[in-house]
Order: sequence, then C-alpha cells, then structure tokens
Amino acid sequence: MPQRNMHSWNIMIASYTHSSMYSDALTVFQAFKQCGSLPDHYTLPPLFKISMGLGEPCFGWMCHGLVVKLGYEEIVVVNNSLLEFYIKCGTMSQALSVFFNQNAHRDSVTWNLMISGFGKAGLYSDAVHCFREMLKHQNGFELDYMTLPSILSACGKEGDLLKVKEVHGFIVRNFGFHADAPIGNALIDNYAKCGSLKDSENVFKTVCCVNLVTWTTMIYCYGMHGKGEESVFLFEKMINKGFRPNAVTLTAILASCSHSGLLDQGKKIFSSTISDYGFEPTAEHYACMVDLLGRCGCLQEALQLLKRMKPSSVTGSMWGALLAGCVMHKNVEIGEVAAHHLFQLEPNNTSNYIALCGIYQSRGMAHGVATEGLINFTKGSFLIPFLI
DNA sequence: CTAGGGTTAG
Repeated sequence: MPQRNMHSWNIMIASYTHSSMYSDALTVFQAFKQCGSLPDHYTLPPLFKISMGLGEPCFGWMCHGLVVKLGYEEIVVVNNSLLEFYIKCGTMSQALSVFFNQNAHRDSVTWNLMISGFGKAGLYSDAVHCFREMLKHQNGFELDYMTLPSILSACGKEGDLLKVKEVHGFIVRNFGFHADAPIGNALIDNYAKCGSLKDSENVFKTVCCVNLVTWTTMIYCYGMHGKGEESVFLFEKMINKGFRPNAVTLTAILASCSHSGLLDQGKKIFSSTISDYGFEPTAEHYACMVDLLGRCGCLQEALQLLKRMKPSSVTGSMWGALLAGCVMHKNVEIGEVAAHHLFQLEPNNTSNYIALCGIYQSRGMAHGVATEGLINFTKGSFLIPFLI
C-alpha cells in the first residue's frame, strides 16, 4: 500500500491473531512501531491474545503498561481484554486489581469474565459471590445469558445441588424454557456432578436445543454414575439421529465403558468409530483404552498396545493407566515396567512410587518396597515404614 | 479493526 493508516495496521494484526498466527501478528506490530505510531484501542486487545498465544506473559505486562500510559483504561473492551489476559495467566490477584481499578468501566462481559475466571481458578464460592454482586449491580445492562453456563459450572463443581437448582429456577424465571444449547448442556452436566442423574435426564429429554455436546455430556454423565449400558445405548441412538461423534465423544464413551467393565463394547466402539469417522485416535484415547483393558485385567494386552506404539509417543497418562490396572490386579511384572517408565517421565510424581510400593505390599514383598523406596522416594519416604 | 459461555482423559 502506498499509504497505510491505523485501520490497515489494525486489520493486519487482528487477522493474524484470529488465525492463531501469533508470531506473524507480532512481526506486524513491531513494523508498525517502527513507523513511530502508537497503538489505539483497536490495536490493544489482540496484543494480549498474542501474548497468551506465544506463552510470553512479559509482552502482555508491557502492553498493560501501554494501556495505562496511553489512557485506555476507561475503554471497557480494552480493560476486559486485559482482565481476560490475567485470568488466562492464572494470576487472579492481578485480575482483581484490574477489576477494582477506579478508572475502569464495567459491563456484562466484565462480570462474565470474573465469574468464569473464579470458576477456572477453582474459587467456586467466589464465583457465586461475584454472581450475586453482579445481580445487585446490574443497573444499566440486561442480565446476560452468557454468564449462566459459568455460574452453573461453579455450583456444580462445588457439588451444591441446591445452588444448581436455584440457578435453574432463575433461568426459567428470566428466560423461560427457551435456553440455548450451552445452558442446557451445563444443566445436564452439573446436575449429574451433584449426584442427581434424574434431573440430568429430565433436562436432556425436555431441552429445546440439542447439539453434539449435549449428547456427549449425557453419555459422559451416565459413565460418571456407572451406567455404561445406558451410555452405549445413547451413543448408538445419537449416531442413528445423524450426529457424527468427535474426539471428545469417543473419550466419554470409552471412559464410561471402562468404569462399567464393558470390555467388548469398548473395544468395538474404539475400532469402529476410528474407521467409520476417519479421525486419528489421540493420546487420550489410547489412555482410555489402556484404562479399559487394565481394569478388566487384560494387562498383557494393554502392555502390547503400548509396545506397538512409537516409544516417544507413549505418554505418562498411558503408563499411569497401566500402572493403576496393575495395582488393581496386583501384577508385579507389568507394574514394574509401567512404573519405571513413569519414573523416567515424571520423576517428581510421588503417587507413582506409592502405586508400585502398593503392589509389592499387596503381594507381601517388603523387600521391593524398601528398595524402590530407598532408590526413588524423595518427598514421601515417611510412608515406607507404614507399607512394610 | 477490539472483549465473554458448554463436553473429555491415570
């Protein structure tokens, strides 16, 4: 272009960012700075996304400085993107100082970010508190349906059935029975997390918006409650309705088969889903298969599955699933193989040492407990006398 | 040209 303005630079930076091409976006930003111009309120939000995408929090901190220096704290979109940046970095203390900044304005996005941020940080009661504060403060903007999945998930992870019911009632009073798919999905998931599978089923049967995530969630909920046969039934029904399972659906159904000991169904679903829908199984799928085989006592078969893979692509969760199966079935030989791979992959994870010692102990092999303990125990050595 | 919600895995 013979002549560039702010608009053209901003389009380039935003477009690279939206395409997840963060280093290209950064290169454009640096070229822009060379021209001697300063970023405006359109330039700044993508910069925080670039910082997160590159895993370079320092760049985001620098951009926070630009926001303050250039006086963009009062622009609500800029401040919200800053808030999201600190939440994604896991630094809630910084997020709080942005939230309580006297110069900043708040809107419904600000509140939604805070509520989902508290939830992601595991601070569920703070999320609930924040939701109640939002209801008090919501003069000026309408209650926003985007908050509801976040608050439901915070209540559900807290395990508080009454709170989930309370929010459900709130949804019906404010939005009627026309909640969108993410809200229905969150209701199904969190009723089950609070132990009320009946309520999950009722929501599943009555919601008006159903998508693939709805089916996946319900399949997973049955698995959570040890109802593998219901999961398999629903999985087949879903396919008959014309939904194509994705990678998450497959982990949900495999985990459910595993928890219910449905070995043959699990194996069949694994191979037929992969061939029918043509996607590559991920590390998680292999971990689920090892878990399934291991729980059912097919430890040799599970070990063979891992041995057929390229050694570098066998992950800790696959060996971990195998080790857990060996603990269950008191298998020393395969347990030692799995444990020694884990000692290489995650030397500071004490639960692996404890698992292997548990196998020795269950077989009355006190010598093995002491040897592994002396060689490998770092933090947990006080456990050895108890095991012996 | 700028910001926010839902499902999974030892």
